[in-house]
Amino acid sequence: MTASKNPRPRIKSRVGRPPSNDLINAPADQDRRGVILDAAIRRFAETGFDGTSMRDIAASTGILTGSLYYHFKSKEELFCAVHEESIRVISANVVAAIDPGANPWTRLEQAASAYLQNLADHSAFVSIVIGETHRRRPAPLGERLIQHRDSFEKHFTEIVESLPLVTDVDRNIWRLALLGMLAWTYVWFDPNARIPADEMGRRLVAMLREKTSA
Amino acid sequence: MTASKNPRPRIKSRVGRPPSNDLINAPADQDRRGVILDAAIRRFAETGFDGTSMRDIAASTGILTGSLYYHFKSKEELFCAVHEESIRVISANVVAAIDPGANPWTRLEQAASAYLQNLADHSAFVSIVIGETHRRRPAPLGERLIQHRDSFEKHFTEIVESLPLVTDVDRNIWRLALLGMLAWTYVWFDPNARIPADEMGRRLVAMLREKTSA
Amino acid sequence: MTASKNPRPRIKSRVGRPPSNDLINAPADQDRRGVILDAAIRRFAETGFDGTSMRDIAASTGILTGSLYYHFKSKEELFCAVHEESIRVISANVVAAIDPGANPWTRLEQAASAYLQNLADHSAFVSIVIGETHRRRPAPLGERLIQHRDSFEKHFTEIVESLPLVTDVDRNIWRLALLGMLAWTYVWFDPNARIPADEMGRRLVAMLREKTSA
Amino acid sequence: MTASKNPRPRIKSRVGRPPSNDLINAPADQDRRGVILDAAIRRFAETGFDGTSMRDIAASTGILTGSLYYHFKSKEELFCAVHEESIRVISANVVAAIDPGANPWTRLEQAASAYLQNLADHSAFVSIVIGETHRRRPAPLGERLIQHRDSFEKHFTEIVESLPLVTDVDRNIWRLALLGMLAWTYVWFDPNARIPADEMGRRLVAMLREKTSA
DNA sequence: CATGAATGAGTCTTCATTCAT
DNA sequence: TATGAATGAAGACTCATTCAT
Repeated sequence: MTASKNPRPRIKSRVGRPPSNDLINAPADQDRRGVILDAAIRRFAETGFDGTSMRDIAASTGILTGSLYYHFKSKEELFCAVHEESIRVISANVVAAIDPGANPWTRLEQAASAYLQNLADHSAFVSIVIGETHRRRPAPLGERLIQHRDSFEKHFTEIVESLPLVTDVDRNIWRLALLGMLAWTYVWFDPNARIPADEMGRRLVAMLREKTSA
Repeated sequence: MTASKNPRPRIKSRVGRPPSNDLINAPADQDRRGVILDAAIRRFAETGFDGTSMRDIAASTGILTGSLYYHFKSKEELFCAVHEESIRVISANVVAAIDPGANPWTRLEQAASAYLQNLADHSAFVSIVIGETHRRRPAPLGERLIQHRDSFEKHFTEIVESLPLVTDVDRNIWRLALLGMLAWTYVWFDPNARIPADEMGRRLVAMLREKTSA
Repeated sequence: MTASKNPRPRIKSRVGRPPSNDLINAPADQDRRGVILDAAIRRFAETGFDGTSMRDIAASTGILTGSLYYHFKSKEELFCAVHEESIRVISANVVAAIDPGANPWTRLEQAASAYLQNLADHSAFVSIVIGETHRRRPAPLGERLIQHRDSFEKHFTEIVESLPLVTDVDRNIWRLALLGMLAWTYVWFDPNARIPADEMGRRLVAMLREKTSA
Repeated sequence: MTASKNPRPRIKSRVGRPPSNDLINAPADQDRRGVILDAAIRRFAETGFDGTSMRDIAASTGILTGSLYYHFKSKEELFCAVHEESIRVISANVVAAIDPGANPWTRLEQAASAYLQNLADHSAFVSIVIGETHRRRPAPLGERLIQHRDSFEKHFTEIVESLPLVTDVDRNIWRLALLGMLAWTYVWFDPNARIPADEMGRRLVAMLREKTSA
């Protein structure tokens, strides 16, 4: 049976905020770190790392530029937190969509569908992750971004390992082919158009599963 | 039978000068524009659009910064030319690799292999094209980049149209799936490692053609 | 006979707190001020007044930056205390080395030797004093630093006054010449090399006492 | 015979300016590099390296801050040029004051007098050199400053080598003692007061030459 | 007394671009 | 056409200091 209409709740960002009893702290000010992170995610998603200035980010929070540095010691550090948070949200959504009891193909469809669903629900997170994948950042930052990505791809790796594939298929290449198909949807897929994200996810998985040649 | 060992010559950049009416432009002009374009391609590929300054480019040509503006009226204009040239070279390599007389599957394998071969031979061009695909640039520039990309994808579109696919396959999605797989190789494929570019191209095409599920 | 091997104990910093009426200030106050002063001495000595930030100082004590301002109302005030303490320690070492019963030339040798010995034992204090001597600080701070220095030079003034010098020597100039020789050792003298501090002190005094010309 | 009243012309800074035919170039604008260097010397002398901002320097020239960087690639580079120029002027004045035909003691008096005369004529240069001698700057800059100083002290080294001193005197220490006396005059000597620079120079040399003890 | 957070002016530096010569 | 110089806004980041809690 193929995955049903994504019945599980989708994860939203909590940008590292402690539970915060909203009853008492009405103005919801508090927690400037979270406010900054939120703003930074939006700005980085729109204009990228290089195209976004600390001033931009500060301006869209009301905080002064200098104050950002109390919470994040550099622009790179801030971006790294943004990237990690993006990966965290996307990963959580993917994981939440997987029914651990289902068979591997179903689980893969669920994962792929959830991946695409992020485009609709949290395109900022996807922008940040995909947008920076292709620009090699120098060492200290660059390596941390790669670690984040690995922690995400791991979920797919595990499923692909347990897939019943024909014996001469290289599972690494197979997985990377799928991830490429999925990542590229960022360039062309509109989840609000004719085909919804979950169906598109199943279709893409099906392409690698079945014979498409007549 | 799969495609043979890519026997056709690969295209190198002629740095996209317009046909150049040499009668009028006799004086030592010839090269300047080309020299700048060459340097710009290298720098933009290494450090991206935002990470590259006009000074960087000027410095690696011996030309003074101010002089750049005689040949290109802005940094965006220069980048646009660089992007167009990159697309032109990659397209030409793909086209040159296709045997027009071969059957569609073979032609597709030839195109995919040639695409990947660019990673080995002209990674700068690929860096520029892929690296900027995910960053939405504002209107005047952004739209021109999309046009360039379309002019490249066209070659794949034509082949995919003539492919004998099972009837319920959406050829648009099928093509975009393939292009995604290919584009993503930029992130993981090392053409100098175990598997050469042409074989990898055939393998990726095969994944979409055959049944991989056991 | 020249001064013997500096037998008197050398003074260490008690980080210049006022006598501290412990009856009133009972609570764990005792150390804080001293801890800050210690850290500040080290940092100012290493990186100078301008090169040291209040944050640097706070960081090397575990105290938070804001808390420094309870103990010292400004950076200048803190530096002033550091400078005063440095002068106090150096002065105390010089005074302790002088045998009040000895003749003036011996006393001068003892003082000079002790001065140089500070380079070996407490180079931080010397760094602070010498390093700031040549930078004219604006009025309120600047004048206090000069007062500190005067309180130190006084010890030499007294000895020089009682020296049996040839009648046409200007004792002021003579003293300043000696102090210049001594101060400048900060630039070139290594107390851990061939010649120890006490011998170097005697040699420098001897140069002004005897005829060095053949 | 001791040195006469410093008959040789004193060197002024030409801050690296090419001869510049002042007849044609009336507004004497031209040569912004020289203008910047002049202003920088003044500011650095007054407030030191750390206490002077590039804005300060730009403001006192009418040039915009950014423009400074066309002529000097960093603040350190600018300071280094300032320091080198200061050493150059002082050295030239010292050299110009020395009569190569005179005997060593006379030559030393001439050199010392000229050294002190700089305090009256070009105290900015002296401020820069002396003021930075006591602050250890990190490697790239620091080492260059030391080289500059060495190139100055060399003039004294040569004279001291040829001095007829009693045999057991260490000429290195002797020279450093003299240089210390001279450098320290920056702290106390007022060349416009009772004793003029040339006489003070001879007196200080005399102190190391003759027996001052009764 | 101590803290965490914020402030806002200030730091050096880089940039795309322009323009007289 | 090419150049050298200048521009001025913008970049990331630091700092001494303050203040409510």
